[in-house]
Amino acid sequence: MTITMAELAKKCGFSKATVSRALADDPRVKPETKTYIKGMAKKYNYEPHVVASNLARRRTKTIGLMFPKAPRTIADPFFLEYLHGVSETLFEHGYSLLIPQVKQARVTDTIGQITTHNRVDGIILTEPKIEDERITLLQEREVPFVFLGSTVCENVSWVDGDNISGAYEAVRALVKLGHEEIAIITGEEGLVSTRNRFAGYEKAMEDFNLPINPDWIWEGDFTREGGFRAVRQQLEEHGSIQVTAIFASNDLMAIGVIQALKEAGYEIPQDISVIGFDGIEVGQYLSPPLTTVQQPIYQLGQQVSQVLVEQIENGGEPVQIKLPVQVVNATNTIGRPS
Amino acid sequence: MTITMAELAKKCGFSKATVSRALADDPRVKPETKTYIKGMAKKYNYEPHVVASNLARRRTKTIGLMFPKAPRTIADPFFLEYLHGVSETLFEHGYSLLIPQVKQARVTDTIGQITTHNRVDGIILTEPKIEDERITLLQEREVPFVFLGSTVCENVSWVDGDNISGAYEAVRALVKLGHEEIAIITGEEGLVSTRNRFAGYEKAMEDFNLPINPDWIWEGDFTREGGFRAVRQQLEEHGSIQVTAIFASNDLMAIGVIQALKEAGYEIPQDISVIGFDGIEVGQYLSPPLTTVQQPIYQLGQQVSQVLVEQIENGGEPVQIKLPVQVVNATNTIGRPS
DNA sequence: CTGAAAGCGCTAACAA
DNA sequence: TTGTTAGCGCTTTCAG
Repeated sequence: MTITMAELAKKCGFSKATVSRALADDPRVKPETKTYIKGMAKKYNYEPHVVASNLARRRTKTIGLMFPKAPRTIADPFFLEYLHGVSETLFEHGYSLLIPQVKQARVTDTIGQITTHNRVDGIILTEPKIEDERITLLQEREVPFVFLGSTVCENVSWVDGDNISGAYEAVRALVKLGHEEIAIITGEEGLVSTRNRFAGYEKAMEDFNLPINPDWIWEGDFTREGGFRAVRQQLEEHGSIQVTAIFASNDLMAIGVIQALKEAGYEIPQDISVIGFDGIEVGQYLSPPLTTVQQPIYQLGQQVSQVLVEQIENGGEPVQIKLPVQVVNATNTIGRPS
Repeated sequence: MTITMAELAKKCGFSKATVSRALADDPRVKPETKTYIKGMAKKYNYEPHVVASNLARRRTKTIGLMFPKAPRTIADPFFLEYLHGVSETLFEHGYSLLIPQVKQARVTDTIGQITTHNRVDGIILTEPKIEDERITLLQEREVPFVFLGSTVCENVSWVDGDNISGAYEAVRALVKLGHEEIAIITGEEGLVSTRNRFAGYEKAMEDFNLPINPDWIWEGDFTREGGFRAVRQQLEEHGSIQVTAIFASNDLMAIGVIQALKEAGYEIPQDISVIGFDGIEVGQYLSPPLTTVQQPIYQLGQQVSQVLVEQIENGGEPVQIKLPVQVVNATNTIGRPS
């Protein structure tokens, strides 16, 4: 149907080589012949065969995209917006996506599956752990990779929202309203983001001269159920909530928190203030809309892809990019302490 | 690094052809040599080179995945869950995904971009329109494709939730509670799903001997804002809501509806009942959780992928699959009319 | 500036 | 049951 380069070359009266160069804008071809060839290509509806080209150039033009393990991914709208940033950017650069199963037993297996068979040119990962075995694995295999989320390890590329100062600002917003007893619900254990958001909270409390009561550190896991459970547990243990404000390490948990609080008869923000982290669209669906730390989610997806493509195509040193975040809807689910 | 088939063949003392067959489990190779070759392959860590294989077999092993145009996609959590069904199934079959930009000017352009360059083996589309120009376009290009959503056109493959009876059941649930004045907020104009959900509504009203007041048909577009706007408009026109129940053609609109109603001082479901369609996870985040018609979203993604893979690999007649749906949370955002 | 030729790594007729 | 021989369609030395 669609003609091949060899045929086009014949029609042009040039060799395959010249046609190939002309189409690739190689400076070595004479401008006239270049325009001529391009004209002919258009005329005959020539379409390069990507797979053949990829074989010749020893590349796949596909990227492996890893998500957090189920059921996290599938429930967190964060990843829809993120995916769009990623897929659109990669599409612009001609890359496809290989998305492995999220219900994999061990992550390292998945990485094996993906890097093996020469299936991808690079990998985008999420949620670096404090000790992340994936890093050495990937470095050994010499596959370019970038993390969504900052790593502890140096010389690794990553793109991240500013977790520390985001959490700091969240606490500051609460303090400005007069809160002094502020609980944090932590994220999934072992993740760098969990640690950083906690660090921001801790730093802010310290800066504002508010001692942290160990009872205010509630364990969560970034799921809505986790947020819900944390509140229920407090209620069971103490019969009531012992703080005037809660900083949830992500929006999904904040949503769970609010549900649990409402069920227990608390009014938000009259009785208790709640602030989240992420800025997922869904937060706006609540009444009132969730006060949160807005991350540039779509842009995170764009940047992380951009960095990886750059890394694949031009190599170079690892890059770290931290994007700014900010508190939004500052007067919705947070208010003056009662 | 990783050895090639030619090298493996040499080590085995067989030809490339035999090795290729053995690895592909071709019945023509003697069982012993097959196990021998497989053993050697494992021993030498042989990894097939997918791109080369694809070139030889004239295929790409990638699928184009089309989403509704922005900002629909990016905001509707439906598509996250759906994507998971799709990507996991395709991964199992060894396919990658090409996801074009959703902010494309014209859909047909996107299809052009995708099918062109021999980049995909098939395409998954969403939301067939009543008159869908993509169908003829794809048929001309002879690219296998499957729709998420039933088409009007025969001999096209699709997978869909049962929209008509889903809408029917939604209305029935309301009628059972005693409602007689039931408004519908329609979906995006021109879509088959919009029409079918309306048809289910109409049919149910008729079956239950409830005349439909034209004033009860509110135009929507499947976005939350659309649902919100529809309610606001009613309030502006009539000063109050003229019905006792509202069937929103999807959950996102139902969420918008509830927001607008709450803002206007209505209590759900005491003053007005609201039921949605889709069963997105987010609906459960509301208090009370949204009453809705649950679609098997993840399975829709699985099935549509399965059908496409089948079509690509074995050809055959177009297939139509309709999955059952059901009303869930039946006593949350709907109740007896006041 | 252009062309010839040798692959990229695998598959598939066609023979044997 | 196995091997030989051509490719798949494009890129890229190496000559000229």
